[in-house]
Amino acid sequence: MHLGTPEQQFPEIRELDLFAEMEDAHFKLLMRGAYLQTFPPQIELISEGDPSDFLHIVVSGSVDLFSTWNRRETSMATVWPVSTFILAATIKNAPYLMSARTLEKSRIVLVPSQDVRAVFDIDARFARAIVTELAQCYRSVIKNTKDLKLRTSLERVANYLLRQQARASGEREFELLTEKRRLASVLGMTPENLSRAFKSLQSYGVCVTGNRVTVGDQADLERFAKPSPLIDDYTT
Amino acid sequence: MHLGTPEQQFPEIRELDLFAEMEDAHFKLLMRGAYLQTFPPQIELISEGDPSDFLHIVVSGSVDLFSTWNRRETSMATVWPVSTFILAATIKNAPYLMSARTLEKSRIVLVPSQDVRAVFDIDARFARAIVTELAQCYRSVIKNTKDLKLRTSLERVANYLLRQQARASGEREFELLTEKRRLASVLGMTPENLSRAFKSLQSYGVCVTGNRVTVGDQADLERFAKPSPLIDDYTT
DNA sequence: CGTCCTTTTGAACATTGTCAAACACTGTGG
DNA sequence: CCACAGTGTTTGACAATGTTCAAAAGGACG
Repeated sequence: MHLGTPEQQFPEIRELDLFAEMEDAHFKLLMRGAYLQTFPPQIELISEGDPSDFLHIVVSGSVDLFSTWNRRETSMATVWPVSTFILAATIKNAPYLMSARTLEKSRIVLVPSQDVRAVFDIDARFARAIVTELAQCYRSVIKNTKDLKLRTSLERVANYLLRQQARASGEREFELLTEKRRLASVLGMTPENLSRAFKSLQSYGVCVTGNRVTVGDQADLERFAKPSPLIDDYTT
Repeated sequence: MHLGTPEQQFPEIRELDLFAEMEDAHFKLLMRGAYLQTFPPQIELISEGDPSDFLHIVVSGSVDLFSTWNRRETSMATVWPVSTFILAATIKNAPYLMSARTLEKSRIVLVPSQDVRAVFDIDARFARAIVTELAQCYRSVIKNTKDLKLRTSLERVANYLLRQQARASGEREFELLTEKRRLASVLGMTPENLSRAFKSLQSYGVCVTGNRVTVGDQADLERFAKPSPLIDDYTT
């Protein structure tokens, strides 16, 4: 079915922070039961509530993590290559709290959860890496909660644009890489409200047409958005 | 200043999930640099943005974790004995994302962060425990985010009451152990709105007078609240 | 060109927040 | 014991924010 092990096909997995420092033998052990699969867009990879059988690693494409309750749905996060998701459920051997679906054609490595737990116990460096990764995830969610609870939707949009701009090396002009409907959900608002928010931000020099965003006066936008490293910096 | 080491005074620390399985020598190492302090109510123990010098363990009393931005403030969580807080910042050696203040007179053990990191690297069981704890924290925050994004404030209040009722062994009548003003903040709403929410829930048989809550018809309340283990169960 | 889907727009509506005032509770000091 | 201050809670009127619904406009694609 597949040519060689995932590690042979995707050396970048080995380079992932999570695996970079671990011993070769242990990495091989992890990859022995792992397999790589290619999925078309809009495929639901996992459903919340399911038992966590595999740690997932996005090698290419992108994945939407979302949750539902009472006929409502919300996007929780987007996973880009190369990174993992549902690590916490794997560690705790508990049901997934979020569902995941491919946003585009994506290649994903699946590592049996029990292998992850087993290698964790025998490889201190892997253990260290897992803790660092988990702490990172935890802090990201905390920042997201602060964003949601302390800011209005307009402020969230403004700060989102500044973060995206930073990601685009600070360029005045850049692209939204997320469908607006989904972006609205990520930011905790409706598509209609997001559309109006973009329009409101015109008074701070922001221009959004299609996926193109232009930040006319960054200082002006920042005066309104008041970005904070303790909310908006996703690197620490 | 203090009689004996913290572990002698508070054997329950040793019993904490985080420390229970680790080797004696390593536990002693951790406690060597640790110290126990008693704080009066309303003392700010740490401020967001500060470097994370100590892992904190609440031995008695309770602690409010909160965040501020642009003159606004929100309560993120409450820490009850015996548990730790700001573990993620300690692990990552990164600035605190939340501030902490005592809600009442509280005794707190402070363990130097570098000791936690050092012992992590030499004690696999401690490492395992830290990962489990972190994964637990992560999942709790995810559940909280789902609560915030998928439910209205009235639904959040209803589910909060059901969780508190479960905590009180399912009794029809129980006490709120949180000041309403702070509870409102935890639930992401204003005190006024919380007050009105309690009134609205009367139509589902809920009666709140002072700190006393009576759930007249649990099934009825559940029909409205639609509690879900993937949001409301804080044990998995 | 037509179809499907997303985005935008407008108007009505619902929810939530703000502000000011009244009320209730607690503890203090006369 | 009471008066009183201080704090937290509740209430009502109002404003701001966000959602819903319907419809129009724009894009992507066969």
